[in-house]
Amino acid sequence: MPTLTLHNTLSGRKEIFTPIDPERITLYVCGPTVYNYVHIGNARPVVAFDVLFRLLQRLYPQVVYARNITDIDDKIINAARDNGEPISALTARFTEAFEQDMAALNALPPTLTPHATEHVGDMIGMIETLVEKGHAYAAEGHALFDVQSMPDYGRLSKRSLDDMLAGARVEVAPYKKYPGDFVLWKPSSDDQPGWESPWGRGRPGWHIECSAMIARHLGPLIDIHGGGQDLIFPHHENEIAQGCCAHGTDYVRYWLHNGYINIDGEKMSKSLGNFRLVRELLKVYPGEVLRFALLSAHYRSPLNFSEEVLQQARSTLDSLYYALLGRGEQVTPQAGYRLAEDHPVNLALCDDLNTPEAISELHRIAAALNKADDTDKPALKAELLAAADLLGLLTHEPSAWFQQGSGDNDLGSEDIDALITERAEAKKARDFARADAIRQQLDEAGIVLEDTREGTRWSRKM
RNA sequence: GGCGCGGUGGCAGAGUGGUUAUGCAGCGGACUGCAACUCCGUAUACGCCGGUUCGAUUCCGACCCGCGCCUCCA
Repeated sequence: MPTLTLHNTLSGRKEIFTPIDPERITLYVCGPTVYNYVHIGNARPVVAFDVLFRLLQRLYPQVVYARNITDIDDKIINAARDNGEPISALTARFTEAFEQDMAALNALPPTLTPHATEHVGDMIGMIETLVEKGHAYAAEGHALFDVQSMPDYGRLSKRSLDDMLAGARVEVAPYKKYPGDFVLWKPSSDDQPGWESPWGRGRPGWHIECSAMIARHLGPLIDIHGGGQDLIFPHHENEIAQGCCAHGTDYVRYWLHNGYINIDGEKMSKSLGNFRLVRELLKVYPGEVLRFALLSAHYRSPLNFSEEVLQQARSTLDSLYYALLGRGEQVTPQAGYRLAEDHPVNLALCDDLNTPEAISELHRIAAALNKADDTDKPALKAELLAAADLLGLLTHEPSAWFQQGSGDNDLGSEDIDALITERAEAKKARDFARADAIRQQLDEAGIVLEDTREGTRWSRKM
């Protein structure tokens, strides 16, 4: 088995991945708060860790991958109130939209999708444990985590308590013993959703759900936890505090964090308002183009998102699909082909998910396929498909890829076929002026013709 | 202020103590009735200044610039 190395935020370097139990790998990734459509920045961890999920499934017999849905949160409460709709209707709608969008990006569904509202009892139990062990306290209807009770609080984000308080945004509240303490449970007013608890009617703080759901579904200590860099502090730092202090163990072995999507060099975020919704992008670009763009940079690097990047992704995918399409000959991929363990694509991904390196290997295979004798093509085609599958790419039929429509008023394929037939007759009669006029007519309708030795085929321009 | 990340050719983006990926776009050629695809060839790089070294884009140090986090955030 090739050695898998992963960059661990805890150490700040790449480490060899050693599972807790090689028979059962546990992976958790922070999912969305469902009060809105997700933007392409939200999609980056989903796609990056989808590649990790695929890779782990290749390397180990069982992988349990959980990605939560945060369906109770103040932003949700506010959005539902603004819309005048029940919270459950809002969260159901955006949960479904999220799942549709991620499916369009060819992200596999996780093994488990726990919802926060279905685990409030687990959260209350965990908070009670923390209170019993002296790591949390009740105050004015709140339950708060006592960060001073944990000696190495700040280990993940590499900052001391003093450093944190130097920042001006710490919420100083009278009920806190210490300004850095964070909320585990907070009181709800009558018009806010709430659950009965030992601290009165209320709702959970932001961080406790992940810790509680991990403990419930994956265990007290898991292999890998992923998410965006902006979750390192406070979210993941506080998860560690909760998990370690409640269970008296380590919480996560490997912390993985993806870089940001930038717009004009600036972080894309809901608060900055410079985001691009996946849903809107999908109206213009196939999901695979978005996925390819996301995988074209290493997951920890910033990725500047632009029209140009998407056009390049489209062009590059086209060339890979051209290799599969061939030049008119029919090639059936070799049956039963399996990517070798030491295949370059496998090795690239095992090196901390080096997707750009893996993609460059796809090009190498595609070039070999283009140049190969007919006897060698089935194996190379199977190799290209298998390698791309590890990245979740090249999943369409090549002809369908080139013919996918982008608008409603496009020419139908019957009209196109009729014109192609007419052009073929014109060519046969050596009436090239007429043939070129038809090519021109179709070109203006966004249809590109290509003559192959097996006949003329067409594709739609984007 | 504290902590962290990064600056690679027109663009995107890996990587490496020497032979200097890959793609997109460009240029030249082959192929084609014309094209497209493909193939062959080709130009353009490692922020700045020092140091270590036979040799530095890579290691070390300083500097400049950009970005992020410091309790909303993927």
